[in-house]
Amino acid sequence: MKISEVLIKKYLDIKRDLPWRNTRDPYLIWLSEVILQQTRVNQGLPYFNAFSEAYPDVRQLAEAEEDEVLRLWQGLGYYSRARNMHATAKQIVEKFPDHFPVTYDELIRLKGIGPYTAAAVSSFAANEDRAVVDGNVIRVISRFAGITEPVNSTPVRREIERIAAAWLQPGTAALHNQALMELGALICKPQNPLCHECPLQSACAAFRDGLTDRIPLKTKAAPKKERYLHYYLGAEGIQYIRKRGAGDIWQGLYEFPLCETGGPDPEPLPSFAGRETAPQLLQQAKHTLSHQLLHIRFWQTELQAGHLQDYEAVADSELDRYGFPIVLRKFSDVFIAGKGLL
DNA sequence: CAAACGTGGAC
DNA sequence: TGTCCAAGTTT
Repeated sequence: MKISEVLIKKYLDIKRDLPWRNTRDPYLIWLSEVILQQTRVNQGLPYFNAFSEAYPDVRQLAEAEEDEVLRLWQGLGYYSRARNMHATAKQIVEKFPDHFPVTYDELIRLKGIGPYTAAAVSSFAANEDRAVVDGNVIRVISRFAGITEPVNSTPVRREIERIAAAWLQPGTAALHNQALMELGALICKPQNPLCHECPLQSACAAFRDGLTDRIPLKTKAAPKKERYLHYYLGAEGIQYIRKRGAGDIWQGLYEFPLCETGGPDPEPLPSFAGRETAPQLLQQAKHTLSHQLLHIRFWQTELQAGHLQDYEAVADSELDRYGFPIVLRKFSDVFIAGKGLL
């Protein structure tokens, strides 16, 4: 039996019943793939349901306001996915008036669609012979082939793509790709893989050599850079709430006026300089992003903080953690929508 | 090509 | 509690 046959047989046995598997509508498949980029099924599922209900087809998504799309996306993270998805919906309606693009070559040109998503949509929706290579596939293949070098290098990456393409039997891509990824998600897991349930066990190099906990190897990330952000809260600061620009973290999100320093000591903001006594430290928090450790300090710019109560009233889990919003994100429809107080 | 992008679950 | 990491893409 070929590898692909073994994978598909196991898949039919263990597959989860997921809404985007009960359709061949390329729009819904694309929607699910964008939502699931770097996102677990359990986290993305409610968002898929919300989007497929709010926008049943690509035209309705294209006709929506971007603010409305972003509001539905609140809490999912990687917000550029939502902006790209919306822009791409508009582009598809314009350039493909009577059919959703389903070929790899058409899809790869669109915003927010890279090699993985183009292969996924073209294979799932049209059974095009494209082998998907995502985190699951990298893990399964690197273990199976016993690749002990770091997988995040171009040569190793190409080798994995070569093996993935070799495993694919023509005409089976839709099923085969799902099967391979489902194996990675449910059995060949990152930690504690269930090798005793794996149909590839007898031929797996990592299992044979006891290396499943060391493969795939990834070169470790750079140490986090420390940054100090001082936010000035208070009734007066509300009128200075601004949207963050490009080229740094939290792009497009909203925040209170701040200054960034090289260390724990704050500096007065020009807007407030000389206008009050020394700001009072309200609270400190730490926030980690990919390669940054943010030290965040909240300062009160004046004594009466009545307006802060208004913010707390619409607070979400981030307020629960830090006491104050760092950036105004999912708790604030008014700010995401760019209306209300702005 | 390295770095940036978000959040929540697992250990 | 801290680290890893999850159906990647963009710059």
